[in-house]
Amino acid sequence: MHDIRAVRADPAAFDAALARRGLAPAAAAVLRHDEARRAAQTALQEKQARRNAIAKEIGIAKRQGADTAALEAEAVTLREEMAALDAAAAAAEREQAALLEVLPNILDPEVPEGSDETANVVLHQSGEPLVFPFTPKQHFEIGEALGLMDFGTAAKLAGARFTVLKGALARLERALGQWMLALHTEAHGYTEASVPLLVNDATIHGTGQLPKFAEDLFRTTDGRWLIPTAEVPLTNFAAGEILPESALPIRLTALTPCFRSEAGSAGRDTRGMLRQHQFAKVELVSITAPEHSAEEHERMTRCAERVLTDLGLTWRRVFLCAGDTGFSAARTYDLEVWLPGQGAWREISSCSNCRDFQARRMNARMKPKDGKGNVFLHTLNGSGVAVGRALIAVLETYQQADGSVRVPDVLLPFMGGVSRIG
RNA sequence: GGAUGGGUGGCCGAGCGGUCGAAGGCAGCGGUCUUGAAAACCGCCAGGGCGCAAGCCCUCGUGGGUUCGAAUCCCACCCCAUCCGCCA
Repeated sequence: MHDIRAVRADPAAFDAALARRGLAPAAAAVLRHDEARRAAQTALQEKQARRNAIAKEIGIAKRQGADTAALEAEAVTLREEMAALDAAAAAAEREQAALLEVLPNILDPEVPEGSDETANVVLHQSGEPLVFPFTPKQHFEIGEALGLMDFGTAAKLAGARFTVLKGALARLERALGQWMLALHTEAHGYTEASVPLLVNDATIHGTGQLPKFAEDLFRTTDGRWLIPTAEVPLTNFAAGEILPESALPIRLTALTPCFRSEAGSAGRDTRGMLRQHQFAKVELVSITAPEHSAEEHERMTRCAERVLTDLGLTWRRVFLCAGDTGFSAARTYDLEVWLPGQGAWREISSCSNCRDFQARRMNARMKPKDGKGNVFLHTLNGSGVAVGRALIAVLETYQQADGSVRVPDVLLPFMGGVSRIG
């Protein structure tokens, strides 16, 4: 959500920011409602002031036994006038909020220009694509050949875009999640959390999925939402709170299933388990003072990169361009992993600094150490990393000529003695 | 699902329909005192909107209603606690 005062102060800058995302100007429409709201509100407040004065006078007059009929008559008239003004102010406010809540965050000035992923900028690459002495297979070929990855059964149980893992592959998925959690809690200072996977309207609105992206989500019959990422519950820990600055930064991590409807992605990545309705992910969330979010963003991204490096994967950091940066983010780094079987770089993590955009939506503030007044917090989220896609990357990277898969060293303590699958 | 009791400022906790945005306490901030700290004492201390300012307005879970006037009365809903039922 945007600060209406910022729009008021510099409408042209606001529209220019929207233009970077390829969006039409909106400041004029927003300000039209803002002005209508303020006009109605000012008029309303004058009536309210008069109403309060009359009520006070009546109170005094009654105590003295004086006649109050004239005052009461004026108050009744006022009440009718106020009702109309109140309705006008409320309507203007609703319309302004409706416009504002579907506008994305203002981008960091450093975000590269561009309308789609072709304009993203590779900042750093770790390792080179592996050269295989054989033709590397894709993950689903490996998994199905091992008899440990079963799309047929998953389709029977639930439909397309689900996967059944068995035996050592199920264990490998679990090991990946466990190991990542251990790394972030023990080496990176994050606090592990176990959170609701079903959340209410306010919570999912707070992080920005509602109202604009409802079609990407699953909704329960009692009106709750399945989380598309643990970012939603974790970030909302701060919702409605006024945190002392001394409590910051708050660093939270959770391993959860994520549920996405994948509406609009029909036909994309239909083979294998790259794009699923349900997948496991270790999420990182940081809640910081405004002046520290930029450095926290770099730190968080390094925490995610550490996962890929320690797994021995080939990866690169990509600075998302204006058109590819998500709704709530001011600045996003994607981590892409090299998939030898597919012969492509694929997103495995996305680390975003949302600044105060989500905090405004969820009214999350902090009380500064020194100064007066409360300020909105900054929120950041990043995958640390997507477990399902990490599994894919491990399978394709560690596959052997005989169809077996070696287990990365860091996972050995979590694999119950299994060092080779197949 | 049924029954009961509750939702008031950062926290705890008062609040006969009218000078209540709200007593008191705790925490916090500033000061006096002290070599320093503690204690004691004094003062300040909710959030938001409009305004250059003075100031005005809104907010006592949310939304309606009654009233000249609602934290206080009525209705609905939400949430929390406890007990019962059911259940992993």
